[in-house]
Amino acid sequence: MTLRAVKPPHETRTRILDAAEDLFMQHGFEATSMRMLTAKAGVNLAAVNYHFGSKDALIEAVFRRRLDPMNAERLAELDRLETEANGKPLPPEAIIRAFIRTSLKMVGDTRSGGRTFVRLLGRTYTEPSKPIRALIGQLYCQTIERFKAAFTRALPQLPREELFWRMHFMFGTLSYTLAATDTVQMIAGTKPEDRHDARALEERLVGFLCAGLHAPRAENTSVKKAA
Amino acid sequence: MTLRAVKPPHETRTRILDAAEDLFMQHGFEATSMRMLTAKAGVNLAAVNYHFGSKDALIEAVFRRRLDPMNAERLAELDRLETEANGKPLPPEAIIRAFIRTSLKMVGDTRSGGRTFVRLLGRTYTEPSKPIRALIGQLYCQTIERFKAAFTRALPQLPREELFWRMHFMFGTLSYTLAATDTVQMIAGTKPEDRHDARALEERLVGFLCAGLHAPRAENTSVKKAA
DNA sequence: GTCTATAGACGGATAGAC
DNA sequence: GTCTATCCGTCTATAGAC
Repeated sequence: MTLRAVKPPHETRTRILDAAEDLFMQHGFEATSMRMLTAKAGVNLAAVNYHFGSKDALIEAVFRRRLDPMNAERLAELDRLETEANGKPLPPEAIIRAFIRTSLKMVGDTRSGGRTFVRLLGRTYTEPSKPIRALIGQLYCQTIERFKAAFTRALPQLPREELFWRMHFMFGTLSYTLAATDTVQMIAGTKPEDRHDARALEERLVGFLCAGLHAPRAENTSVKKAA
Repeated sequence: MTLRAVKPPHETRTRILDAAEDLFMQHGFEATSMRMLTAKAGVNLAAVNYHFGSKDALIEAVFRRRLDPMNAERLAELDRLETEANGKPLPPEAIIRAFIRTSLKMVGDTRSGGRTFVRLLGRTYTEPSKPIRALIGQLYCQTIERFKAAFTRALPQLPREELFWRMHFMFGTLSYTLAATDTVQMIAGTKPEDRHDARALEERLVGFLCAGLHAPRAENTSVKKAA
């Protein structure tokens, strides 16, 4: 599949990255062998090691190719909003949208594999492999810090600890929504085209996340009775 | 580790299940070999095949051992609440608590491995392997249907489609919260003991989820301008 | 029920011709 | 930069002694 009649020269790296993205998403990292991968890409078995050095290095390249631009876009959007706001804190909803829109735009991108990647990404947040989680953490930490700062200024009355938990919940909702495939159908029996409608999904998500972020605080968070 | 001086007879199965739970959580299914597993359990390499038949059958046994009682407890709690309510719809918050409390109780159970299992479970919702996702879906579908029905009666004014999406978001938040380990620290820098405090976590989660479930509906969910 | 030994397939990586 | 051939390790599963 996705085999071309004549392989475009100098695009071997790209072909490998595309095949890897797809197979990693379908089967996971461990279960995807170099033989599967190079066969799908239509390149030689030795090509991965020649171009990337190792399977692990290939995994890193797969994530960097998409994540670096995605995070750059998110940060640029946040900068733009803050410049516009002229020093005033941003509305939380705008911050949420700045973060999730980049992911959701890719959900609709079935052509160049963005949709595939974003599903892969969603599930990789909870990868068992420590090095892979570490890689993801490293690729994200700058962006997370900027959004943490933006939320902190937007919601100064919310205790920082509670805010961080709510950010955690929001990432969870997003990543699960991106990753889940069967479960959506299991719960919702939703028409497939609905899942691909980035615009509708954004409104559903923003509604849910904004409400969660603004949830009233319980008086006694940790203890219900007793001192 | 977890080696006993004298192996209790007839507990080989249990020892294997415990070791499997732990290693599957740490490394994933593919990356956990029978050799690792039997070494950790302190049993012979051939014991897994003798007692369970195959690695896949062992995976299924690991989930069944915990999930079947967990779901039974959830359904019993829902039954209890509905009997008490005497035909009236339940408050959504009570339904949410009935579902998540079973998971959260196990977060605090570091002794008998409940905490380990629940982390494994959280990440397995987005497993790449199709058979494993299918297994999880099968083990859950009854319970999901019952909770769907309870929510539908509790929120008759909410369009079913929107309700299903919000249930999906809620499962995502829960499963991610159970699964995530590093990310929590990355975002929150939270003290570890906080994560283990099931009571505090329940209040945080319930606040977030209830608010999300009750989010106001946007007038135009799918289209913002134009017809 | 438990063990050793091994079959038989497949994994990532590389050497060296072209 | 691409290919074939191959090394060598690990995998699951099983046969057969105890």
